[in-house]
Amino acid sequence: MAIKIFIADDHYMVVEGIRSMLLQEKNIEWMGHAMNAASCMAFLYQQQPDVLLLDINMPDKSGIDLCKEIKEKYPEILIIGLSSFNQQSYIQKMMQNGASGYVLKNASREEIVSAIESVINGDTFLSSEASVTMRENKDAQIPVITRREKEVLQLIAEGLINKEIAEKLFISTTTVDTHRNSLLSKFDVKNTANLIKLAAQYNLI
Amino acid sequence: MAIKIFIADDHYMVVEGIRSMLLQEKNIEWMGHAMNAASCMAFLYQQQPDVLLLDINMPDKSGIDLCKEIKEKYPEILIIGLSSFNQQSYIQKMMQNGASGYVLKNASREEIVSAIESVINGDTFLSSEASVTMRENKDAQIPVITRREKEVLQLIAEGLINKEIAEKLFISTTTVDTHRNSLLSKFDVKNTANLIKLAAQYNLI
DNA sequence: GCAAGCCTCCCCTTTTTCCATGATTTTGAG
DNA sequence: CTCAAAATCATGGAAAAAGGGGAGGCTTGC
Repeated sequence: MAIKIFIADDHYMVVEGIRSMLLQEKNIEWMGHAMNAASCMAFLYQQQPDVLLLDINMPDKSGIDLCKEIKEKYPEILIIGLSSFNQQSYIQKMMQNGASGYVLKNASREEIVSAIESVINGDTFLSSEASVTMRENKDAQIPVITRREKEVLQLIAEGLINKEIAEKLFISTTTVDTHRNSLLSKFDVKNTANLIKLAAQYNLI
Repeated sequence: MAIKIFIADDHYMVVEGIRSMLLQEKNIEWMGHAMNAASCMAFLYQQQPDVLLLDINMPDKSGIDLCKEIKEKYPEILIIGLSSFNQQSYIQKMMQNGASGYVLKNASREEIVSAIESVINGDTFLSSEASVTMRENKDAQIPVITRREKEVLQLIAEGLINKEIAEKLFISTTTVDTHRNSLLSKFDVKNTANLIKLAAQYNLI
């Protein structure tokens, strides 16, 4: 029985590229594609593929969040993350949210096919480059920050000073200071500049 | 006579997607593709396409720099920028370096064909979304910063304080302070946090 | 119940940044 | 060469952040 594939990616040429690459594979059935999160969900409501190739960057929603939602509603669908970025934070989050694989958009035909076959067999597939990234950065985890810390972080990035943040969040400046210190500590950095740089890299702001 | 097309993009599925989309166009001749800047230049040394689709992000060199080089050596080649990002800074730099068009990777088949036809006719083609971005942000230019300011900016982002930066660059701390102030002023921000956030958005760090 | 984690608040000292102003030397493009 | 921009250095004061404490109330899960 053919493996049913669906793809969600807002880049039409990527969709077309993968379709073209998989066309010659006999045991793969192309179900179609969606260009945004909403229409992807709408499709899944009607029918479910075996494997879903899911882009990290969608216009209406991040693929990372979407991955989580889909896995909650349709746990049997195997998801392979798809992105241009060999960025450890994305890969990590994607896997945490239930993805079975991750391939970069510079993948070859063979790599895509392998990825699909691997996840179907219950294995996890990571693009060779992606897995190298994972190994390299395995001790550079994204810090776990709390809701409040994230709010403070974002306001710091906006250029607000402690007093302004305090007024905006209806808390004391000393509290803001506490959150700030714990952010510095969790990110293991010495000052705000370094904090914001890392936060930007992790796509937290 | 058919229009000769060559594409430089490290994402194989994008190459394959475009190839598949252009296959049915009779007046387009597919010359092939390169996956990095070096092999692209090597190909151009042998033969020249009429239109070159050039990715912004290449493993060995930025498409923006490559665009400039190619236009200097082969001014007759028409270049169309290609990227996933609808980011005004990229588009602007690409056009400044001699590109004739810019399309996003979510472009449809029709859009690609239009882009190619437009630049062949001597016109400039911008993806509708890209041109909207250009108009929206025309007054939100990326600040022009000097070599030294950029160095200081990057060291600030690393978390270094003025004294450390001064030692690293063999200048006085007051000089670092001056550069720092001019950065704040050029970016029109109030503090370092905001500066670093913008710098990250503009891909300066 | 109770521990753990989160959010809240306060104090103190030191360090660093922010801002204004002015001036000299170096560099680079025309 | 020449002029403008860039890079260099300085003074000094106000504001903000960093770093170190300590502490109470609040959910949440075991």
